Amino acid sequence: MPSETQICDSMHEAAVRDGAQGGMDDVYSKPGHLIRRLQQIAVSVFAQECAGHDITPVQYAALVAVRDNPGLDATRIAALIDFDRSTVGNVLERLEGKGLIERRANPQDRRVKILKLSRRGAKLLSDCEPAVQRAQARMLDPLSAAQRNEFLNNMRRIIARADNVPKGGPNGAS
Amino acid sequence: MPSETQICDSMHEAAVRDGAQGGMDDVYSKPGHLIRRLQQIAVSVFAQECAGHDITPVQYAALVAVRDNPGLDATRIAALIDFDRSTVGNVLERLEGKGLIERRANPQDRRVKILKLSRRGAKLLSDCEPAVQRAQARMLDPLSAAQRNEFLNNMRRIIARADNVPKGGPNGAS
DNA sequence: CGCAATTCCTCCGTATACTGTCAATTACTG
DNA sequence: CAGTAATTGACAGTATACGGAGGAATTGCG
Repeated sequence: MPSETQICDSMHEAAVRDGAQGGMDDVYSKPGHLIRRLQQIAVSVFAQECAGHDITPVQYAALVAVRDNPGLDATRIAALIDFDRSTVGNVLERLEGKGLIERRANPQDRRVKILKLSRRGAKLLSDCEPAVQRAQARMLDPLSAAQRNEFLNNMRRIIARADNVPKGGPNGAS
Repeated sequence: MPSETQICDSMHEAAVRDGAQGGMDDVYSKPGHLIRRLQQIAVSVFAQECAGHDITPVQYAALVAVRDNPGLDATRIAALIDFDRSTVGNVLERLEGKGLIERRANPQDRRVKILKLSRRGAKLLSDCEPAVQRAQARMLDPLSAAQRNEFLNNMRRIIARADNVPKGGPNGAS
């Protein structure tokens, strides 16, 4: 039974204890590695809960953004969900291919393509909402309520800083 | 000046306040979204600090794993850094292409290819170590020492659970 | 020893994810 | 109003990320 979206086997205990004659800084407990693992887990949990709906986390985010802001173009949707335009362009193309959104040219500005949720898109969103809720809850399930709150706040702190300092280091050398 | 790895513009304040007539669950503050943003920031910071070294986070992780465990094969390296075999296979191929590692057949077991760090690989690792340290520090820079510790522990808690419950939900239905 | 199960790598297919570039179009400026 | 700047979507290129198929090689079991 192959199942969907594994997560990897991970054999750290053994490996870290044994080999490791090099830097001995333990790359596996550094923020970068942990964050990557976290994202891995989040995607996996989402895929597990939403299995059968044929939807990915990014596609879901884009779909919600289109639903809540009908009439926007791809560039603005991308800014909303914090993606670059190319990625969002591909995602929207797939969503259109699946008949979940509609793209129409704008008579006022022939550069842009107006986005709108289709009937099927709306149905899919409401269909998989419980699953998404479960997924979001499960991601932080190992934490207590207090830890969960603290954790979310810390993530927001990091993200807020990144929003204000988009480029150079914290030592604002322009 | 185009610069490397932006992060996106993000225009939430305006958008969340204005459109949003739909579910009103605020997808943008859910764990999944925040974790994705965090990973985005981590990758961006790494790229900024390591610019000029022509190395990505994953390539760095693989390189360190090979350095600390010479003689392992791709499958075991993948388990070490928590990636699936296909991805690691591609990464190692690129690393070999850049002359940072060497892949040799194993006479004892002709299925496997033994991995070893090359001279250039070792040099690159020691060259970019300070940059990597800076990157790791900068990721959690917005947090106080206490918050940083709490944050890392919470990430480890989530990851530990995922390691023990690889498949089904927390309600361990095998 | 023969053969099934396993293991390892490779390739394919899909989906992110981002940079850079381009053409078409619109906005701006003198 | 002409020339330029800015914007938008599309595209190319690179690098993750993961599941699954397939072939070569090894192991284990009878």
